[in-house]
Amino acid sequence: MSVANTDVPDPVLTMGSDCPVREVLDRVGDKWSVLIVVLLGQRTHRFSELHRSIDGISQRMLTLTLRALVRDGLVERTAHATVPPRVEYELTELGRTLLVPLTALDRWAVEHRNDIRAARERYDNERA
Amino acid sequence: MSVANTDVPDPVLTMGSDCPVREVLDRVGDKWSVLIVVLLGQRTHRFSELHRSIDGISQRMLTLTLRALVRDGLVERTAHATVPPRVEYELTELGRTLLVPLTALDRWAVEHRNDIRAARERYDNERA
DNA sequence: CGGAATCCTGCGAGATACTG
DNA sequence: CAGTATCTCGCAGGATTCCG
Repeated sequence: MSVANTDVPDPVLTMGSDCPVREVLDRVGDKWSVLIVVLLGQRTHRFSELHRSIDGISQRMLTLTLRALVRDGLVERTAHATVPPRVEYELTELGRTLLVPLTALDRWAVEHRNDIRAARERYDNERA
Repeated sequence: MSVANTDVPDPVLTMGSDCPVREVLDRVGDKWSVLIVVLLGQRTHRFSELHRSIDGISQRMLTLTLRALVRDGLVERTAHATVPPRVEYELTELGRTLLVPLTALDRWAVEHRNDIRAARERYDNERA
């Protein structure tokens, strides 16, 4: 996707055919990635721990999401050659830096969730 | 979706069955919302302007995305009763506040996009 | 335990046509 | 111009089964 020329200088965000924000959101904007990053931000987890901790995720999606995070260098996977196998996931340094803007977004969410709820209710009631 | 009790105090983000970050991302993490918010952050746009500016969006998705943003109180819709009709969209105050954490995320994206690209290439090459 | 491989389905979203 | 209304299809993602 790309944004056509609006011939107005961009005050804040970098736009264009390669929009960085969208690039991040394409990676992390899915249903589970943020949740996993946040959990791993607390401590290292093993696969089954994540599976139990994240209510509603399928084994398949956990595997796929983790693999994508590892691929992007946000998460490190360590497989211990024991029996039974033990695989641990932890944030990389890069992953930890992502926690910062994610926290900013979280703060915004906490601060304004009521505004959104209110606006939504207002909207729904108006055309009820 | 919810996160089960991990009995570890959360250092940064608010988790639990109602995870605020995820709540935001569920709204704004889709393919077009951020793009629209950013464009409207620059100036007011009319429907057709957005349609032309956002390369690849269908009329339908533009309508639906705008409606969701309006519903959440992030965007205000003003329909001028002229002929031909003229509908203008602009960020609300709430919408403008969202621009801030979005900018933080953008900065992270710009700063680390190369790290991600590199990690991705490394990963792909390793198992080529 | 931590996956991989398959099968199957819903619904997200594109294309097209019509309207106030 | 700024939308609705259908119809249709792809594929994201769930359920299930098998493997090292």
